[in-house]
Amino acid sequence: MDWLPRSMINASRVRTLGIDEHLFRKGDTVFGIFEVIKGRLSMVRHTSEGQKVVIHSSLEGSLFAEAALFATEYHCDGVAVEETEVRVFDKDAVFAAFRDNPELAENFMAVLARQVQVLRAKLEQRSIRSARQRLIHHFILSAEEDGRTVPLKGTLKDLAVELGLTHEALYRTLAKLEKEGLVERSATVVLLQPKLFI
Amino acid sequence: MDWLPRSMINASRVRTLGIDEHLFRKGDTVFGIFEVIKGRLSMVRHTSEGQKVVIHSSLEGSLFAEAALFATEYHCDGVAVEETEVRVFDKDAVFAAFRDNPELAENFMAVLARQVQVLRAKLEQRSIRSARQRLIHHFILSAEEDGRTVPLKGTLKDLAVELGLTHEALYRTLAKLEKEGLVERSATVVLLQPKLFI
DNA sequence: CGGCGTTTTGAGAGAGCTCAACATCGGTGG
DNA sequence: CCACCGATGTTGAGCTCTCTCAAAACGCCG
Repeated sequence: MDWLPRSMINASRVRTLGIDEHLFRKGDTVFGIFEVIKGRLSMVRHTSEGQKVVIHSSLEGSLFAEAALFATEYHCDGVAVEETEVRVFDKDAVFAAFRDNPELAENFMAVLARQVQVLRAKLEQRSIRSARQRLIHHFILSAEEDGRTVPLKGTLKDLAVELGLTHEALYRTLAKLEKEGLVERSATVVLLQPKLFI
Repeated sequence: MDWLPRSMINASRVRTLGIDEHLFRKGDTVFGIFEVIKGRLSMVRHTSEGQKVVIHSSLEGSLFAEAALFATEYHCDGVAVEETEVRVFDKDAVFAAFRDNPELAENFMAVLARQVQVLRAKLEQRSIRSARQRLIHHFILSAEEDGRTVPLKGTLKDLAVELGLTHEALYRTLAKLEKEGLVERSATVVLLQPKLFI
């Protein structure tokens, strides 16, 4: 959210939610959009019988319910899955800022466009069924400029989640690639070997 | 693209691409963004050894490379996978239009925000591994107001593709749900039965 | 009728998931 | 300093589920 002007951040407020606490409910008039600072929020719809269907589950640092800007009512529930902190941006204030400051509007567009890009890439990734191919795909796309070094941020478990694999599957696949000499590993980096690209 | 003013559409041009023909290449200066009218485009990156990695594959009717609006260079190749028709919107013209017409900018934001919403929902759906649960999830979310009727648009094969399943898996799963009395089917509609929601 | 695409069902194999045990490492407190 | 603990990392075995390949029924249209 580094693209936001100070003024907008100052005009926002932070709210803390306990587990299962609602940020908004279906049918509520849209009052704002959110940034998840800490914790996790879900968008949930309820069936007539009260069963929950999760539409979306947020990550820390992401925008939440930004599409609500262009609606009058929320059309699902926003619920905290864990203890969560959200920054609340007032809808009218956001729009006013956009009109005042076209550059801000462009920044927001850029953020959304980037999101779309990332999400589409992720979806493409998930369409690869084989753990091996999915991992290779990920490695190649997240390699640095040299095209061979992939920095490991966070734990392998986290990576497994990001890739939509169980951690066991990831460990095994990675070990196999290593044994076959397709990659080399250190604690912080994966080095892609030429063979991998053939 | 119904939110675009006539003037923008008139200012655009349509281009036809043959299979494997490039719309743009990595490093090219961004000249515009696109709407896929017919056919399919892919965003592709090449490894140092020349292997292709697909980042994204477009659907008909969708925007393509809209994130490029906020970059100076394309950072992957845009290639036609089939015989493809694209509408080309000049980058500068788009920006000029946004500045001239804040409402247009807002419309564009709304389109992007909606995209993000849809993509996130799809990603959530794909995170459900079981064909059965994925199908049920889809049914419940795409039910009409009554919460029980799901219209079937297109063939079941198409639905299978949308859900990321083979058509065989879809047929079988659907048949099973039907046999268990969880849904009823006609040619055009799936009726969700109360049992399904328990 | 004949051909094409969708729908359906069958059998088999492979891949990833689940459950389980164990190693490793870093931190914490006695 | 060591014992303990929790989380990550690792490997094993079995199972389930979906994919793949195959074949056939069905419906539609020329």
